[in-house]
Amino acid sequence: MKLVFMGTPDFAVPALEQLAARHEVVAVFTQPDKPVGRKQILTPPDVKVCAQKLNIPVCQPGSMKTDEAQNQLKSFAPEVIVVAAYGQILPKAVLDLPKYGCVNIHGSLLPKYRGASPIQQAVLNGDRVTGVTTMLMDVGLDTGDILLTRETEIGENETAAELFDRLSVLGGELILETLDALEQGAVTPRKQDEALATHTSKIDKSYSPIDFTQPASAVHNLIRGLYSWPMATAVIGGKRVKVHKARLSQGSGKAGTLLSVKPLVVACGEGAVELLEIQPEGKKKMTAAAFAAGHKLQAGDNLL
RNA sequence: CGCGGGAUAGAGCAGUUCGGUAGCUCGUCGGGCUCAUAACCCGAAGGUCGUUGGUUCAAAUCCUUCUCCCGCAA
Repeated sequence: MKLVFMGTPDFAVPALEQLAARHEVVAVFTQPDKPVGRKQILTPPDVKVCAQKLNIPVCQPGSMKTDEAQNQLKSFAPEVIVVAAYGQILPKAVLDLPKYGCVNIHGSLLPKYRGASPIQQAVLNGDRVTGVTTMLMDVGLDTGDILLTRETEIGENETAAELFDRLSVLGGELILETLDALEQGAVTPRKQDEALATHTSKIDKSYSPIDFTQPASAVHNLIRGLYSWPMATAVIGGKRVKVHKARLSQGSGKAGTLLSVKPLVVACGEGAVELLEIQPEGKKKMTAAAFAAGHKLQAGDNLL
């Protein structure tokens, strides 16, 4: 099919690659380059880099609401527009443009986890199963009719970043199936059950501080769900540290107490977690054992 | 010039204020103890103290040049 692809971060890249191999991707729309990092270097989105490698024309309008952007889109005459984590609300004029409409790839089993952070939320909530959904976009936020879904289990220690990678690949596979089915009229769009709908908002650093009075499972889910951004943080030995990796452990005690230093086990409101890899402010990531070797930590210290 | 932390043994850190023999915890290797061990005891190896130049009898430490790493902010 002749299509236009809209997407921005790495999550959308596998879908673009898959589509380019099987369909005619006439243009890629992505967000404008943004300054990033300490040096504020102007950096192109991952999707742009991929599109250029595939020799596909790239458009980076600041907004799809302008006539200019919409006329440009029209000139590509797409039969369908595939949208994956584009980062912009699409106006009705855009949604109505292609013959087959706009198909979105979403990182959850809709109607659960509509919105900005479906993948992280699934991990934060300790869900055992999630998936990807393709749907026909409408003017609402992830409220369009469902086309196809694919489920996957979430590993006990899987991080949001790992799940991201897996779902982006699944999404790439699912969008191919979806386009085939659309073309053959082999799929019937299903309305979402509003009663089951849940919404997720953007994740930010306010989620980061670990509350050790929570049950160990909640602490563990926070650490997994905020990896690799914005990361769960704690204060150990007077220093603020990011917690990269942890796992559930045995034992119990007053919340926030170090039950042991080797391994580094912290008591939670219920149960305990073992911290495996941490990163002090201004330092590189290190194993908990390495951190403990150079700091005077003692069992019984309290982190609260 | 956005703010800030950092570079010392394989890892993590102290030592820099006030210049004077290179230290700690862990790991590694050897030995011992033990039914046994990631436990314990004894011992050993391992560092041109990030780079350049300077001050000095003497620099990890003071002054100077540069490089690299990271946290925050965006």
